Amino acid sequence: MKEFIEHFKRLTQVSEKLEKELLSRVVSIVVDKGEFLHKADSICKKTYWIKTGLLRTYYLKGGNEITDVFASEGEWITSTQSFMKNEPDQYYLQAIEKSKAYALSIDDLMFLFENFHEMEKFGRISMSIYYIQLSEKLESYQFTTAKDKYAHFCKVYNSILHRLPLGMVASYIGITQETLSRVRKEL
Amino acid sequence: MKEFIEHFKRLTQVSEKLEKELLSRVVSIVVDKGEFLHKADSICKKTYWIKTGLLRTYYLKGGNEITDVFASEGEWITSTQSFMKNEPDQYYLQAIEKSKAYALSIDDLMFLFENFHEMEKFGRISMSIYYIQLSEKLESYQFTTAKDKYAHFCKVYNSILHRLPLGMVASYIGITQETLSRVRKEL
DNA sequence: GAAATCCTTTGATATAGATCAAAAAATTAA
DNA sequence: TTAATTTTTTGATCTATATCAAAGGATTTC
Repeated sequence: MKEFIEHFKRLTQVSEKLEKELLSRVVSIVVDKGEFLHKADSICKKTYWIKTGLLRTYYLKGGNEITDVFASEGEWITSTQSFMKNEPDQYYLQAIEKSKAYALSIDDLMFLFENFHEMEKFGRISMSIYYIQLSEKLESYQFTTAKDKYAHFCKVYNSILHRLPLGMVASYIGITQETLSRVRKEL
Repeated sequence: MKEFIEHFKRLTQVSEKLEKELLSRVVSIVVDKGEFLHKADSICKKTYWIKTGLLRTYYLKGGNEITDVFASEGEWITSTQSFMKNEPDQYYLQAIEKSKAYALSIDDLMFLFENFHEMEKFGRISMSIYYIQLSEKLESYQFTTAKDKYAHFCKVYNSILHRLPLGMVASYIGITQETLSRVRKEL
């Protein structure tokens, strides 16, 4: 619980009242490897803060799984489009490893945003950081080789690289597994 | 000025006090076609809300201009990375057409975030929308043909398509001008 | 600990789109 | 309006990476 509150404090002040409200609304969950926290065509009502483990979101294209997001210890993950728009989407949220997390519902999150300016600040700054990260990923895509894309990926995901199957990494950076296998051999 | 405040009201409440603060901090500017509001290797201190006209951001890669963002009437544009991190970046912010805009400095923006919960809410929701749009763009990239990328672009930028030079569109969607020219011929 | 399943590598071939070069069209400037 | 500049199109060629197919490793499961 402590690291959870600490993680908010890195971006904003956390009053005792907010801390109490946060802790009372959050629910501990456990998922086994391969299990799902959300599936396509349904509405994702929760966002998860990972205590231990590793998860990803992906969608299907032409029968292949395209990984969209990886998240590990200390990070948030949800099926973003569904969670934010309150609509079904085409994403799956799956545990890559057995994981423990805190779940927070969209309703509780909205309550906290409405009632705590500090929480709203946390939300704004978090979204800004995610936006910048995504635009850096996009930039690493445009007019670059498979090797460059992989190099950028390694820089960003260095700490969890060895825990990710090659096929998931390949689809995340937009190349085939075969190509990634050959790129790796060269390095 | 009215549309400017209206645009905030679409995402949040705007108290009279916030409205007054906003209007007193904002500065009207005009840029001619081709002129710059920010250049690489400098810090971008302002964000712009466009009254009329059309602007873009781009960066250089191998001597080519890669367009990153287009924005027109009623939209915000800035050199995002520099503005948010308060650091120099590699982007240019340029007018595609003669444009009129309101400029808001990062310091004023931060003042408004700190002092108005409603403004913080506006920031959070705006960033969420930008994030989702960017992830949709990225999705339209992964394992798709030049034709599919262009089709997605046309859907999103339908209203300003005819005002954008082909070369800028091509670099935005990550293909060469020659390829885009051939794709267009087919449609 | 053997069988089954899943993940990664290797090889051969095909292809979408890049690159290079130059002509044609459209804008802008004088 | 003509000249100059910029943008777009067209053609020929090349290449990185996809695709298809199959073998080799590694994990999981019972």
